[in-house]
Amino acid sequence: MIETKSTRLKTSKMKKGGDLTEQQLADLVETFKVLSDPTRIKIALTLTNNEMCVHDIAGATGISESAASHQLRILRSLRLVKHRRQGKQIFYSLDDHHIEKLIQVATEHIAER
Amino acid sequence: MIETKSTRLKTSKMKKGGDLTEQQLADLVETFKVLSDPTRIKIALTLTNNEMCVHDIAGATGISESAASHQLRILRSLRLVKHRRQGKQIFYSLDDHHIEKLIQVATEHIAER
DNA sequence: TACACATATGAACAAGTGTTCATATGTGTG
DNA sequence: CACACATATGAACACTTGTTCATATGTGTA
Repeated sequence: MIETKSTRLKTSKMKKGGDLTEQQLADLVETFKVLSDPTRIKIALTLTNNEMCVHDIAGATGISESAASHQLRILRSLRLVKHRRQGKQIFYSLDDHHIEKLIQVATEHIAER
Repeated sequence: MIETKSTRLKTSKMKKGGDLTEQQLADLVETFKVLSDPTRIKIALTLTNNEMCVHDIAGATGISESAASHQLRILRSLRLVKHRRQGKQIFYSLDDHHIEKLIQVATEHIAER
């Protein structure tokens, strides 16, 4: 279904969907998608100012270690968390201050409803 | 599978998943989930500093009017957009500056990769 | 090397999501 | 009222996603 040029809005005010490339849009979506899961938000909050191993992350967030590992893999692939090996354990911590900022702004948002 | 108290982390540094209520967590998830869809981000960007009717929103974002209406319903239910009737048309605009802020921070984030 | 601990991975399943198509509701005009 | 325009809604479908369970990989120690 092809839409012809609208006559309802002055062309001077026309603004294409944000002038983003498809790649930028996909990256934005991916970023928000990572945070749109309760387990991953819990992990992110848990890791705020903390460096923790998988076992403790699982315990603190109330999920299995397997589930934690799967989610940490996702967070790692998007560079939201970094890891450091110390002996048998692997310690995770936040790798991006934007994450805390995003959660903070969103928290402000939900508080104003 | 019940996890016993961990001995791997000093209890003084223990921090439960962010000290949020389940409701707050659910609201946070809902907020990010709304933005984790390319169509809705396009709509949000399109509506930044613009007030537009459904037909033009559909045109600017490249989706059908039905799809736009469905998504606007979602954005409306979460108070992200507000609407104003003028004759036969309904004009939508952003209802929350936090949305622009969230997109801005996320954009900064993806730029730093 | 053999073993236990710590984490990672793969397959499979249930639950959720966004679109399309058809239809309904609401609004102004003749 | 009848009609066209603008938007909304419901059902159905394909697609994605997060968990669990079982198994594999990696690491330190005896």
